[in-house]
Amino acid sequence: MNTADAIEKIKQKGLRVTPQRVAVFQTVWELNNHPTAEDIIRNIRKSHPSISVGTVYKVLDTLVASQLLEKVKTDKGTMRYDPILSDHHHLYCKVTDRIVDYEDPELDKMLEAFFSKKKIENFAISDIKLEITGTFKTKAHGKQKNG
Amino acid sequence: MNTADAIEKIKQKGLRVTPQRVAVFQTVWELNNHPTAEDIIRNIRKSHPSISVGTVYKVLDTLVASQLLEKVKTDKGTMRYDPILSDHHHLYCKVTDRIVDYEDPELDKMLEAFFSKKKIENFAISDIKLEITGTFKTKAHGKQKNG
DNA sequence: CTGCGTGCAAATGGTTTGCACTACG
DNA sequence: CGTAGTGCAAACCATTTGCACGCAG
Repeated sequence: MNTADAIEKIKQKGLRVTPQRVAVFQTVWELNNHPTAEDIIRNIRKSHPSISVGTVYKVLDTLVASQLLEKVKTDKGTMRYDPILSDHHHLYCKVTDRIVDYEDPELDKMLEAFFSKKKIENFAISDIKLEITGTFKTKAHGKQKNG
Repeated sequence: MNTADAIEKIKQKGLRVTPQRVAVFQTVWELNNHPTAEDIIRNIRKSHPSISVGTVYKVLDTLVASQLLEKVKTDKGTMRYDPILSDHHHLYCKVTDRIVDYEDPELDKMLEAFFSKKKIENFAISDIKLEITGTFKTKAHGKQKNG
């Protein structure tokens, strides 16, 4: 995502546009591996050496609250961040700890159909996310397409 | 779960049976709301006033490693613990932060059928968990049955 | 007996907070 | 200009760790 687009997206949400917000937002897009706050800080400092840890956390909270990013929870108890594209699920790799987005409209449609027929007692569903654990079959040559 | 059963389960896993392990295991069963470590410590001290924080965490790790309990991650970054019964999914209440188990063999069967037909490229699935977010419809009188 | 498990307290590490300063709008 | 955002460093808090002692097997 280029700078102009990042600015536009932030502005659309009614947020003040600051260099830090733009940088954090772009960095999460660049690091397409669901980075931790630490990953983000390390990378962002290449272009913004003086950005502070506290600011990054505050910016991340702001962007999450404005639905420009989402938090992904991990087994390790550290949060990771994900640019919001559209509804998607997550593939968790047991071996490499990689988290990969998984979009599947057909799956979503099936789930929706299932739960509109079969209600959960006393519970109103607002969202369903699949957490698919497993392992990537690494090919000899090159990286994952999904990664 | 009574003490004899708890001892038996722990023994079955080849673990040393200690009063602390038995107490932690029973406490997680009693607190059927997916307690945090803090919840567990607070409650366990009613019967074992001198158990230490470090021990509780170590025991929880041990029991998780032996598959007597499982860790449930939360948005807040704190872990919660769940006695392992069988495969189940989780209902997350947006309003009360309650986490409730959801078992549904029919759903599991449907998912299995779906993913045996439609493979995910380069990924071998070992487990699928649904994270169903929403709100409980509280009845005027009394608590949730599921709670 | 012998080593694994426990208690304690200090350390860790990710995240948060308070405050003076800066700059977006 | 005024207020929301930033930088900094200290504080926080769940969890981990190291070590001496105790108890399960």
